[in-house]
Amino acid sequence: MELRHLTYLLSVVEEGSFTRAAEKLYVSQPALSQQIKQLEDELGTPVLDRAGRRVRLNAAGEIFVMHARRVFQELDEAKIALQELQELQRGSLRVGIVQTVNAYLIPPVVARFTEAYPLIQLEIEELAAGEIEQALREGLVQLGVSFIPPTEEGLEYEELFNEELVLVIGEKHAMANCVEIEVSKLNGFPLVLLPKSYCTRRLWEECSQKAGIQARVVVEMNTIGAILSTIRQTKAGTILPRLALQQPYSQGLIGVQLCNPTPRRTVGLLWRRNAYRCRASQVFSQFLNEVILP
Amino acid sequence: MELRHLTYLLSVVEEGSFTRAAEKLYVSQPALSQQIKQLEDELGTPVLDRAGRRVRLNAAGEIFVMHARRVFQELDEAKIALQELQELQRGSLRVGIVQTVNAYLIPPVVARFTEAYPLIQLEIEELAAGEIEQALREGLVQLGVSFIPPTEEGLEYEELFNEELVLVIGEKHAMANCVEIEVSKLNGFPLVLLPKSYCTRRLWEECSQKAGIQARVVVEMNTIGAILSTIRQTKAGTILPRLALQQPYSQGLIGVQLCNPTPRRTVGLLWRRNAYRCRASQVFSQFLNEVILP
DNA sequence: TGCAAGCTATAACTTATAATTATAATAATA
DNA sequence: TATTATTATAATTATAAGTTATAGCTTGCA
Repeated sequence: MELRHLTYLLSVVEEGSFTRAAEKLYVSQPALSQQIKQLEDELGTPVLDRAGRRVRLNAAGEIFVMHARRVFQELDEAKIALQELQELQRGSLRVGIVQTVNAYLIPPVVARFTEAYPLIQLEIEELAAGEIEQALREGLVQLGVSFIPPTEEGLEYEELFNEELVLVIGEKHAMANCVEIEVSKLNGFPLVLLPKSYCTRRLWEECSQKAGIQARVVVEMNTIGAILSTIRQTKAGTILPRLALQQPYSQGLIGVQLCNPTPRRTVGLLWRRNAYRCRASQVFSQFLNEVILP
Repeated sequence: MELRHLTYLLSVVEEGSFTRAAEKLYVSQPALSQQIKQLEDELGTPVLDRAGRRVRLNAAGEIFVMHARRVFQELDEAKIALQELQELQRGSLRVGIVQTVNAYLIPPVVARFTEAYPLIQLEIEELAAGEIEQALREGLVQLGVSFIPPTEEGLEYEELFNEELVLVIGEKHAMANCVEIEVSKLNGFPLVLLPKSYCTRRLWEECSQKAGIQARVVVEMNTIGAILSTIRQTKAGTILPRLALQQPYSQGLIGVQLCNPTPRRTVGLLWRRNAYRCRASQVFSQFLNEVILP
């Protein structure tokens, strides 16, 4: 049985005639007769009474047609639902984002998105870069905002922006007036840093190694807010992307540019290779780009 | 879109692989790929994420598959309903029956039928012969029990039995001892008869005309019970099929055979030509035959 | 009652399309 | 990096839907 059989039957019922139904369906009358016969053979019972001038449903036909109509109703509903999904009237989007970006770039994007598409279930997960890549591969998130290039295989990405890491210290710190400072000068400097599982931390490690120094890590903390609060109350500093200073917690703190080398990182969008990028994720990406490049 | 597309999609989803789904469907893998592609083209969106080793539904796919499953559920229900109809577990049967037959032959048939198939909605309508033929043509009843051959066109029939009309009189009537009586002897005989719209009455009119006599119709009554009660209390007689005397009302009455000519009538089953004779009507016919020919 | 018109079914044939085979392209695994 | 597993594509074959011609019934009208 195929939908064609149901379509044809409904048309015959509606027209009360094979000939007229065939005209409406733009097929020949014998084609229609054959298909109806096939249907009746498969159902094991006639569904139409061919009473000369008028063709009408018999008892079995009445029952079958009722269900056939529901079949098409169901398919119509499916098409409407897909349409709505296309128009972002439903569906969900899960995005994995690294802490530093999440803290100061994502709120305005989320605000715009939820206002524009209130019916989309948006889920933002703050994850470490490695967790994001893992979540993408497992399909736990559809989109990642993390550092590029990714370390794992099977992911595609697109650059969002490139930023430098700066030394963050209290504005009354002895070094607060420096325009820039060489990394090599930070040997033994007390730092409050993110754990080594964080990309930002690893970038710093790489950078300090290049400069041939060893900073003194007084404490590791895993949230930026906590680190900044600590810096504000001690002589220690921290290494963070400059944009972290846009946070509300950053009052009373300043960033000093590092050089020789200047640690930099590139943030981008990530997704699983070959995964269908749903409209919701496309729109989210677009909003993010608009916030970055005003 | 055809049901084939839905079947294939559901199979791919279930197996999580084109290759395995194709094996289960007994088609080649490329055939499957092509059909899924057709479906996606028609829906205007991909429904599957081909992520290398594993194939899975995307958001649009989840929605569509839900509806596709309901489509097959609907068709399953349709098949079950038709099955039940075939097995007389549901459905209805409307039968039009002439008074004389209804009065003494139908009750046992109805009893057997309703006991055997309690879920069938059986409707017995007592109608005049002409009304039965009309109701058959209009599809108001599926089966008729009436006199054959029918007067209207477009009806088919099958003989049930042939019976003679007799003169019914009280057992203490002067003529009660006659074995038979010639119609010509009934000139001026007082009779209580059915109205002229009834076939039995018309048969008698034809018969008396042939014999060249004119009976005296003292009163017309349209129910057999009333006629018999009247006969029991008067010197009048009536003309009815012999089987009418099997009724409970017939105590104290006897039937005298008529001859020259002997009025006879044939009772049969009637249905609309080319109409599908549903199982319920076939079973009803069978029961009726069994009651007549024990 | 017979004839003409209208409608559906059947048969033979044609066309469209689904399925197959062969093979390329791609991703996962060793 | 080679190999295996998996899906996509291209060309061909097979199937089945469609078409044309026509027969067989009904029905309506002369």
